[in-house]
Amino acid sequence: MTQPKRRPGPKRALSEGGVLDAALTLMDADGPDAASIRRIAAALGVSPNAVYTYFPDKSAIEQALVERLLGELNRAAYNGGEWRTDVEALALDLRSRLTAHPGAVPLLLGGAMNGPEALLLGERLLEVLARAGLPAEAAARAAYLVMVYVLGAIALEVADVPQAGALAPEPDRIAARRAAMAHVPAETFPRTAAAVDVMSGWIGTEQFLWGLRRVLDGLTRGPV
Amino acid sequence: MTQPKRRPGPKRALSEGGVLDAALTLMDADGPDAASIRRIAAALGVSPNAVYTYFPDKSAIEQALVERLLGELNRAAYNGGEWRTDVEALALDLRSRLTAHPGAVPLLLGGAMNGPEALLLGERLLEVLARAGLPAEAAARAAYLVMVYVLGAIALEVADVPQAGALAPEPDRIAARRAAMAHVPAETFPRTAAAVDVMSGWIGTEQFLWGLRRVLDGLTRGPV
DNA sequence: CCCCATTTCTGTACGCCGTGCAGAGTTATC
DNA sequence: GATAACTCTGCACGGCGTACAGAAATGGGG
Repeated sequence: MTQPKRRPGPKRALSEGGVLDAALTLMDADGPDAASIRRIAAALGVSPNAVYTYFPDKSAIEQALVERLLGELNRAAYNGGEWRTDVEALALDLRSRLTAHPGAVPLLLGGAMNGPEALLLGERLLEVLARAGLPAEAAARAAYLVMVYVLGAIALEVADVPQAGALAPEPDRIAARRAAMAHVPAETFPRTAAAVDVMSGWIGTEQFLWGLRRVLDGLTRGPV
Repeated sequence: MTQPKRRPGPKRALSEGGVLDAALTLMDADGPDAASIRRIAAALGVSPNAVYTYFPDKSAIEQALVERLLGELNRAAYNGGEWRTDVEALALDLRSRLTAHPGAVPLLLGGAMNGPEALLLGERLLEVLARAGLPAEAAARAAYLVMVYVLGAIALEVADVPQAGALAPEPDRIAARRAAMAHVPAETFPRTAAAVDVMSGWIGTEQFLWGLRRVLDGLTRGPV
């Protein structure tokens, strides 16, 4: 029950968590670039440099933000049943948390996957995959592969959000995608044009799960 | 043999391609942020706004840069043999071109995958996968899946380059990764710590290919 | 109880960034 | 040769991250 270890100086007007809250809110509302230090400070009613009391620089804010999102994911329960359904649940959970905050995705892929929560996520994934009966080396490689797929799918899914914060509802996004693809010239891209109808499921939960299941199939049914 | 259609006005001191060359050079030397309009102009010996004669804004430069890289990939020959080796060759080619210019990877994932060269790449991938004997719908989904894997793997691989331009040689990167992972506490992350040795192959060509083959296995050997 | 070291926040300033705008110089066409 | 089109320059604006110096607030040691 250690006290917060008060040291001299005036009471803090902000908190690390409050800064992250403000950053996330701004990002969700006006895109990733809206989470600037100056705007965060303005939203909190302090001068820009007050933020530097809580984080040494902007990259520390980004790192902490990613860690918070991954931490929430890691704290969420997963049932511990069949390993495939556990992997799917974990992947779907990560996906829904990241698509809820599209601005955070570039941070994840930009190298912020090194904190303790990222390690813990990998550990959890390893635990689940261990139950698939894979040899140790294959399990480690498999965890990385699953991570690559999940993050790649989310990144591509989030990539073509105009620049606003939150993603549109899934049916709207599918319709927009289909409309965008409707104009591909069939003479130069015959196969792509022919696939437009099929692609209605792209960038949707269904395609995400389909791909994940193919990956898991490849892990268990492939040679060696 | 249509002339370049000279219109009134002084001779152009630059060219679109020259701007892209300068941007790529700067990016490779000093990281993605070095490719600023002002620095590009300085490298070319013109005033910053001269660049706006050739591209309407910075995002157009980024888009054109991605299109150039994908165009070179699309112009490269692939043998047209067994479909698996063709997919692998295409993936390895894309990977080597992107790791040669790590700064371009965030642009790709940031939504610049909509140009004609990106479409053509998808078309080529569809053509190769058609030879795998997949039904049309599965082939379309599979092309997207392969793209997700390849881009995700490259993104994660490039993510932890400090911030310099070019990637270090592969053995150095593997050693650095291993050194970084050597300090994970075994009591909190037992499986991760135990996997450190195995992970020497991560972020390497071998792991990239291993993952790709598992994906291809999942496409052909999975149920339905 | 009071001083002082410590911490928090403010204000100013610097060097970047992308880019809008006005203008000067160059060139092909009539 | 006049004119219209085009290229490039210079200046300016607002925004960014953040270094630096200083004022106000606070708790602990004498």
